[in-house]
Amino acid sequence: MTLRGRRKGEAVPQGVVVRLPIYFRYLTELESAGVERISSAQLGEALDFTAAQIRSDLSYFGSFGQQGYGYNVSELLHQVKQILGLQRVYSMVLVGAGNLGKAIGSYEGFRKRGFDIKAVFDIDPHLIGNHHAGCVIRSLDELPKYLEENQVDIGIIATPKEAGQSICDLFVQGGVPSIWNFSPTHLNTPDEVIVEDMHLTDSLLRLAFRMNERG
Amino acid sequence: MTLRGRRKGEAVPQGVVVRLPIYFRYLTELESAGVERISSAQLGEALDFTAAQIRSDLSYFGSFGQQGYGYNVSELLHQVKQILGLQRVYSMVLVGAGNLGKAIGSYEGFRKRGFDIKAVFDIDPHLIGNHHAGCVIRSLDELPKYLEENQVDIGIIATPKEAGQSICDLFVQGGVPSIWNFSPTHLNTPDEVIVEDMHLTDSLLRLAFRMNERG
DNA sequence: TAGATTGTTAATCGATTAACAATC
DNA sequence: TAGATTGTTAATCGATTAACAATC
Repeated sequence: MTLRGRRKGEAVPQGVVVRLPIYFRYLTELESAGVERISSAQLGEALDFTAAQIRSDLSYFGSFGQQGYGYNVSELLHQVKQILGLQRVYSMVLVGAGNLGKAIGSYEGFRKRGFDIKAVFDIDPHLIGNHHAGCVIRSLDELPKYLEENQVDIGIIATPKEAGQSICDLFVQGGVPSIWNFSPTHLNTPDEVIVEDMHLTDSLLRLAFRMNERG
Repeated sequence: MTLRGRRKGEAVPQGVVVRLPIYFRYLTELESAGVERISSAQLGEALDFTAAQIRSDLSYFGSFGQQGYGYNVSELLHQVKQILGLQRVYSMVLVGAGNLGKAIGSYEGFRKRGFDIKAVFDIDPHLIGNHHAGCVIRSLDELPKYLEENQVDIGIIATPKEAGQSICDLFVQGGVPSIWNFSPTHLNTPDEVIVEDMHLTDSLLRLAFRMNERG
């Protein structure tokens, strides 16, 4: 057992962070399908990574395999869940109940994995009072008070870009440690706040670029 | 003028592809705000990159700045648009008219930038015939015929994971060169097909991991 | 046991950065 | 002109891969 990244206090490389959820997703599929064991070579084949990369990624966190055998799917899935922090539940607050906010709020997959939307806020008076994702939509004015009274792990921003930074500031002032940002703007935050961007248009532009790069 | 990547036929590094849309987005904001010039140092400051990285990224495609001055915002924005391929229009087809499909279809930003949803398909008989994103929702059965008769640049998959690969196969068989995949599964495609994944849950899991990495 | 496959090392590959001549 | 800032090079840094001893 080495725990490279952890023991040495080194940051886990960005590439590893990107691949861990991919491993999690595929291992979940394998377990559902009743597959018991898998080798790094098979995992790599299925997910278009090299076997060495997968073994190297996993070895940042421990030794989960067995020579001559490979990995037990359930055991490895359990470990990856622990690594990702899925043994606990996360409370989330959603700001923005437009089309995208509605889609995020109504996706059952998040709740299933322990990510719970506890409250929904919007600035539009026509939406306030409506029910959504099992929550009443509240006025944005109430957000600061809500953050004072409730512990929130993740703030979700699903607003137009104009509102992104100001909602972000409200979250930061309210002590929310992490922000999941769907608003198409770069957020300025203190270093200790974790921001994960989900920029749909950026993704589409990468696709366009890659189409032109070849053709 | 050097055109490093292009002239040498080298692939543009992944990091550059990720940053180009970020530059585009911020330059668009600057232009709207009436800003005329900007230096690589200022761009870096605003977007949390080093100035050297920004100059290095741009130099893959040409020399767009001026010593002692920096970059003209409008001129650089124009160049970045060209680089990304935004001088043309892209025709898209959307499969999946659930909550996420609806959000994608009703986002005006895509159309504004030349990404046009031409048709929407779903497998649910209750949805077929409804109007959405200015299109009638058609039966999935009609997709192959549609792809025979219409030139489609980008296929969007906004279905549950179970349907992802089969919709992908229909797109590939229909000659669609690029796929924008929101279904939470890894797609197997021939090498020449470009796939851009938009996995919401993966993004949320990265956020969870990073929260645990510190705390 | 023989075969298979891990975890890890060292080598390779690629991306980022610091520095600076060129020059507006 | 003097000051500022580019584009590019060389140095550094980090991530990936190939190879293999360890061992189930």
